[in-house]
Amino acid sequence: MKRRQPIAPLDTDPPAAGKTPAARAAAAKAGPRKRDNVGAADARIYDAIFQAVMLHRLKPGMKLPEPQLCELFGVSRTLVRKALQRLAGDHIVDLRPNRGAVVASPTPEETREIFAARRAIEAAIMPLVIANATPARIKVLREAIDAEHEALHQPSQREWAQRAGGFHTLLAEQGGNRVLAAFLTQLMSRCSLIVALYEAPGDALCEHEEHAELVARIATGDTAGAIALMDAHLHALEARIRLPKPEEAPDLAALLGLGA
Amino acid sequence: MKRRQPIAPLDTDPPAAGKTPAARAAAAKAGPRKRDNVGAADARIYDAIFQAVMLHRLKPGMKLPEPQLCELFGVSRTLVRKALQRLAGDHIVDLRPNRGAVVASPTPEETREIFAARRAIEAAIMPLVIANATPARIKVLREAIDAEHEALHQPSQREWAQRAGGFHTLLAEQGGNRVLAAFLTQLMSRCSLIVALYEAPGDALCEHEEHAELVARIATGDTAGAIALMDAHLHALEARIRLPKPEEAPDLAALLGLGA
DNA sequence: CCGGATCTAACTGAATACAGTTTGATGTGG
DNA sequence: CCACATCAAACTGTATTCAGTTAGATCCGG
Repeated sequence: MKRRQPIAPLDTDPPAAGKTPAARAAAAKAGPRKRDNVGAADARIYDAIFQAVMLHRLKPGMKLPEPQLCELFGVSRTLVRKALQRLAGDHIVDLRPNRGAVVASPTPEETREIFAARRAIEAAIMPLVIANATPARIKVLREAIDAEHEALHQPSQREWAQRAGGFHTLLAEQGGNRVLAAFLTQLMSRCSLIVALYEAPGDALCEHEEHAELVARIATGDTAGAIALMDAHLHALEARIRLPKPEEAPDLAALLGLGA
Repeated sequence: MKRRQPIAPLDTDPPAAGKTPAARAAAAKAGPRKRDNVGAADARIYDAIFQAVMLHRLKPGMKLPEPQLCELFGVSRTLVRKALQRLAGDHIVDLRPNRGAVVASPTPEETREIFAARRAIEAAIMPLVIANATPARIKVLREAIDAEHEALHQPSQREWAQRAGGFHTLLAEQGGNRVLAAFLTQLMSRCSLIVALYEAPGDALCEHEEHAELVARIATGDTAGAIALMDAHLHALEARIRLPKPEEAPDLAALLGLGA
């Protein structure tokens, strides 16, 4: 017999899960197909997996079997597959033909490309933020930094506040370009996978001081300075990732004792 | 009775289309489910629609009814829907709940955001291209420009060669960052929709001279110059789009004769 | 002849059914 | 005791079915 260990780390939210297909059918019989019941179930599944990945509760390589997701969310495979396909489109899961979905594992090469892309996007966002800056918005940024700083002391909140990357997301919002913001969202989710994969010394998190200094430069309208600092900030973050180096990434011959 | 005018402008490629579901079933009966027969049918559908949009054969607002796509490609709605969902994820089609898929119509606001994002991405690509530049690669770029210039004289090829934006795609490839290249691909497809929507005087195309000058700056390693020129090039392209201005974008009151 | 209610074919959304594939477990020969 | 063939449960891929919605066409009153 095959093993079937359940997926714990998912937050299934609204409709109580765990119903069997039969139970689900019975419940549905109540009214003649209630439509507005829960609506976009696939979005719930997408979000639950997305958040679980951001929080490192789902780690790279973990399997996501469709039948289990069906039970957890109380829907048919149709909607589960829809969600998984969207997640695959965003490179959060990997859909291996005939072998099911797993949480994606970015390669070292992809890692470099993702960070380079992040630097490009976030640098491009800085002038937009500065152009839109108002005292009220600067205040919002400062409060976000304080909130994250605060959250560091409550261990339970810490992961979430930091890993959601609220400050960077907030900057993208203030930039006002939703296309760039969407790109950044995707890149940040992939960064979360990278951090989970190549776990760094002391867990790779953003430096608060750099965020604060960044806001200072935004407030004074120092575009070049803000871009330079953001670039350095992201380089530092990348440097904290322990990428498997060529020497650690061992060719087969050596492992087999066939080396020089 | 409802009208059902067929979708002409699609290139269905491999397996002869137009089979009825019954005919398809019969054909499949031949062997006990041949698998490697055509394989990724959804990719074929995706590509066909993608290309048709790039060539402006499918224009914004056009409906894409699932049953017709099923007949055209000889598959069930399952795969058609899969392809449409991917296209929606890339903002090439718009999935209106209960009302079917249509080719997307970017708004003026989205247009500005898309072009701003394109400038950011393509600017970020320039230093990568320069860093990777070799005489051989420069030659490839020059040949691409020549080929596009050539194609201008064959009206049949003209559209394709120009609208596919081969030169920009080639730069993205030479940059060697596949994440940025993928972002650019998406942005270029959306630009194609924009051009189709807000048709410009003389059809908005890239200036060849600017491409040639760009290669010159790449060849001499003039990073700042290349970035600046690319930025200007894309600004010029955007300027050629006739965006509906506030005065053309008519408030209802005026149209009803209730204005001042 | 025009505007609006009514009907229904065509269509979309989601579940289910069915055909294959993978993969771990079991059994067997060396 | 281990390597390998065999088997079946669990799972994935695609088609099909069923329920509900939309929207063009028809019918009717003014």
